[in-house]
Amino acid sequence: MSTKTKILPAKDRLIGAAIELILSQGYNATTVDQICQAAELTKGSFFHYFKNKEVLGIAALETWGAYGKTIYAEAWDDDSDRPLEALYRFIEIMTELSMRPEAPCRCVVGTISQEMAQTNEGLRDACSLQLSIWTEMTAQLIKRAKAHSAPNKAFEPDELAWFLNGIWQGSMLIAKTRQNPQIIAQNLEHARRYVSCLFGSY
Amino acid sequence: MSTKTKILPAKDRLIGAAIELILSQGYNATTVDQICQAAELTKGSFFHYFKNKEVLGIAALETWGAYGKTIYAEAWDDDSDRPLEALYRFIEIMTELSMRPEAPCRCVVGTISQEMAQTNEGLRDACSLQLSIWTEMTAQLIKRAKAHSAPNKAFEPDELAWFLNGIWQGSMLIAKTRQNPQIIAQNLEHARRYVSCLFGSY
Amino acid sequence: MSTKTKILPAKDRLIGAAIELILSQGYNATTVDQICQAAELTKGSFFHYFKNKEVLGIAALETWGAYGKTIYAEAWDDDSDRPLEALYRFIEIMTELSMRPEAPCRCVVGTISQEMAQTNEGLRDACSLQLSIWTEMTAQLIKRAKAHSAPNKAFEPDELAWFLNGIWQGSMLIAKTRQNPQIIAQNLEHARRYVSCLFGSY
Amino acid sequence: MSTKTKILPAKDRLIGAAIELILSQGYNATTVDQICQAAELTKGSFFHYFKNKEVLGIAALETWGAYGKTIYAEAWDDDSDRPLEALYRFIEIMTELSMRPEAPCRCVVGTISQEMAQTNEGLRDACSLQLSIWTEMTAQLIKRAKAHSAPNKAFEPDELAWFLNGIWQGSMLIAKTRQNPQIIAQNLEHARRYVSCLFGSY
DNA sequence: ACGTACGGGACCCCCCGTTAAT
DNA sequence: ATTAACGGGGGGTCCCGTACGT
Repeated sequence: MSTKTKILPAKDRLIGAAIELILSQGYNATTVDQICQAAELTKGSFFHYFKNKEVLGIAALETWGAYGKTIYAEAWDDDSDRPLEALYRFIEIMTELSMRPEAPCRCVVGTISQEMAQTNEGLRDACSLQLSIWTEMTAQLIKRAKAHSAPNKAFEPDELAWFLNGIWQGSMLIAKTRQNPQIIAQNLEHARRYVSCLFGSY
Repeated sequence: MSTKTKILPAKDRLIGAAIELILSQGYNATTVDQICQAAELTKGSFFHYFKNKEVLGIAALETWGAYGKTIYAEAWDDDSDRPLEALYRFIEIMTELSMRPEAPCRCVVGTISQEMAQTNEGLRDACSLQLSIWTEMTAQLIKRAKAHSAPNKAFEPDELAWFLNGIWQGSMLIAKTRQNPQIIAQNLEHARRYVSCLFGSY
Repeated sequence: MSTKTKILPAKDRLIGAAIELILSQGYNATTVDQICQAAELTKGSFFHYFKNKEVLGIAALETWGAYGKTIYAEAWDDDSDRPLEALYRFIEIMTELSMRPEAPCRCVVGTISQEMAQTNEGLRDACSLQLSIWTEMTAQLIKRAKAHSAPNKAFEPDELAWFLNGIWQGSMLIAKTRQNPQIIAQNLEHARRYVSCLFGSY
Repeated sequence: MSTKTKILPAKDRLIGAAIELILSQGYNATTVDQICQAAELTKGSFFHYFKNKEVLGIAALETWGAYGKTIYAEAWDDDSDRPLEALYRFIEIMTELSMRPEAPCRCVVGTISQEMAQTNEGLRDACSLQLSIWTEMTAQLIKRAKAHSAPNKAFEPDELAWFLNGIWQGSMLIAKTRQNPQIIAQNLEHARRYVSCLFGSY
């Protein structure tokens, strides 16, 4: 996500710079000037590509969502005959993300959601969409696992997906505040145990 | 939380107004002028009581924490011989909060955390403290339950408390973004099931 | 004035779009981008035809002047043996213009004059020229009328022409501000009465 | 109008500076920075007194209107038994204004009207109000003259007042464009002759 | 304790104009 | 002839905080 070699087109450089800055400072604290400086462009160019900061934010959310798809692809796109393992792999991927030492585990969607959902309709809708996509992809995975491995207890795939989304976002929020990513892995482990409980292997 | 009858001392009026505004607009979007207007005071008074906006934020976080203590008291302060029931009651209290139609379920700590944790040390520390208190109180409750009702599976009370905190904050974030509080109760129900799973009654 | 069918060459489309936009928004409020959009061209083309916005403004003033010549031709170009009637017809033409319901009675010269005469020499000179041409044409008409119908009172044709120009511009200004074109016809009627007074028929 | 000695309160200094700048540059070309610099204040102060530039513009229009009242007082407030003479005196006052060598004869109302009437409702209404006040005061004067000196011809005082307003505004516009104030006095002389014609003394 | 006047700084947005390419 | 990309420079707005009264 941090390859902003000047070979990339200007628009992508702007989006990339915005994502990095938003992740490390938040949306409001990130100024258009900072983004332009990081992308090695001027404000004039910025407003050539984006009508305003909100539109850039929406583009950043979409790019972030697409980025997520590549990360989760291994689990989400799994079509093997062992979908339950893919589900556990999914949780594992998140855990791995949380333990990278180089980049703290943060989410553009969660960041912009908390800051802007109440005051900016466009950003709220874009955040809502990304959350829904994440959940839908996960729900599909859960559904496949459920169909394949008869679960121990009754549950709705959608609900479980939202539950995972919730613990994921909440954990990142807490980790950011406590400046300690360990809590994320710890919470994800409990989420995994809950999934095991539902599927009967725990 | 919304009794700001002019009988209250000015400082409390300011904090109360700040909490309401932060909950509905976020921290950055809430200006000192707005707070003063809502508290029916002028900026002169504001800076008489608070050195700057950050200090007010910290005060708001403390007031919010104290407010939480009264809400959760029924569960946290339970010293009956049925602590497990108090634990379930704790989750129930949160669920009830999420279903109030008059005030959307939001949290000053979560809001300020997400917006300011990365850029403002004082606010981050204050948020971190409130999160820790919440977790510690909850962990104590879980510990009592664990001691009384031998659980089915091994788990650390602290970890479970952080897990509950995570799902609580994450759910509020998602509810805010999707403008639908129902997700909170739904997630809390899954959290309850996980607790049941650990304690063997599920 | 509003035939901007795409058959017209690009330059004319730009001028036409500019005139319409200036009439409805003023000169400063009309941006180069708006003009390009209205003309269905891009900025590259704009600056191919016009060195800068000022040059376009000057072109618009000239086009507007030429447009005026066609409108007043019936009176200005009259070479009948009843020039006084042509003079009254001239005032009548203006009155008719002011009562068109479809297009409010406005003038590019007056608009640009008031906005730019003090800060832009090129535009001021172009405006000044158009005002002079209008007055000169009108003065010629008055001169013919004076020569033919011996007036009741002494007056200079040039002065009367400027007087008519003044009441014409001032009335359009007032009409625009009050959003009521009726004042124009009303003032023109008084102008007509003044002419009658001078020529002795009133 | 140009006494902006720093003894005046800040708000008045801002309005005074705005009037001078608007008269010499127009409304759009006058920036908040320029106004602040001329008033020896900072932008922070500006927005303490005025919510935005529009509000300052409205205040400037009101101040300008009040200023006009003092100038025309000699005629408008005349309650002698020779109101027709006051009416001629009124035209004379305008003529004198137009011939001051030190300050070109310009009008804040006319300037802002032409620039902003189409795009800014607040300014348009304020301009419209000032035009109406000017006309109403003048109409009252004409009414008194009509009642006292039986006129030669039938006419409505209101209409004549608007006619004078029109020639006054139009003449200032032309004078500004041609950079020659002489046209104003010339046109006012014709207006005087028209009044004479109506009252029968011409 | 509380209010008003004011300062200083920066943020978003926009707009005119150029350049390289087609 | 026409376009997209990009530069550079403000303009209006706003907001936190201070100084100084009362």
